Amino acid sequence: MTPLQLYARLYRHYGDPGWWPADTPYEIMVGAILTQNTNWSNVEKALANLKQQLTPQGIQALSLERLSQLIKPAGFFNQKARYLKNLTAWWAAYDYCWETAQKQSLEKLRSELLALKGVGPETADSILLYAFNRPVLVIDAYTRRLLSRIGAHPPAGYEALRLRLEAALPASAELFKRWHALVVIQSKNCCRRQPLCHSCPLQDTCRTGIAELQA
DNA sequence: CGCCAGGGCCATA
DNA sequence: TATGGCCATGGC
Repeated sequence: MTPLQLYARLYRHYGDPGWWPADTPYEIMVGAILTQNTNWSNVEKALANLKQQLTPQGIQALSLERLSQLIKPAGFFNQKARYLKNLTAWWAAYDYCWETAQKQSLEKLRSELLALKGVGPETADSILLYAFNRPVLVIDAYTRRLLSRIGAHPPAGYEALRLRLEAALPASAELFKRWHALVVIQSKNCCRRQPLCHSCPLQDTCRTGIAELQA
């Protein structure tokens, strides 16, 4: 059982989840901040409140106080309001232009995003993958939990796991998007703490495991 | 009523 | 490097 076979099995069972729900790259960036340790349904409420000003210019025009009021349903609103300002200020350096950002290297974009207060590894990689269509794998708590549960012994540390998994999968942004989405869907739909339940598509992998996360 | 969600920052050792 | 406290709402 390799990571690719795991992906194939999840894909066969759940299909293409069609992430990430958003109309523009900027909305994806905003959603990536708002969803930090927060249920997506709460994020949707916050996004709905922002609807009239869900553009970089619209967000920058809001006071910090007003912005935090609007995103209140997403929780951690005082922090996230500042984070959104930081991210939007960074985006301004690209003139809010997707094509301009596409001229920049993946490594440069990633280091710039990670330098922002409020953008950690998972948020940065979500933005790179879903907003900028770059082939970076998003590692979240679900991924580590799922791999541990099926006996794959994921390495400690975000980067170590990301590089190992990326090396074991075809370097495709579309596949990476589906991988992350499928891991989340699987984790939500299947038993949380038990090894695996009967209807789970990974029901037998407790025994086989993923051989050291190799391709 | 308690638990937790598609994290990240910061202080501490 | 690795914990622990903190941020906060809403659904179940």
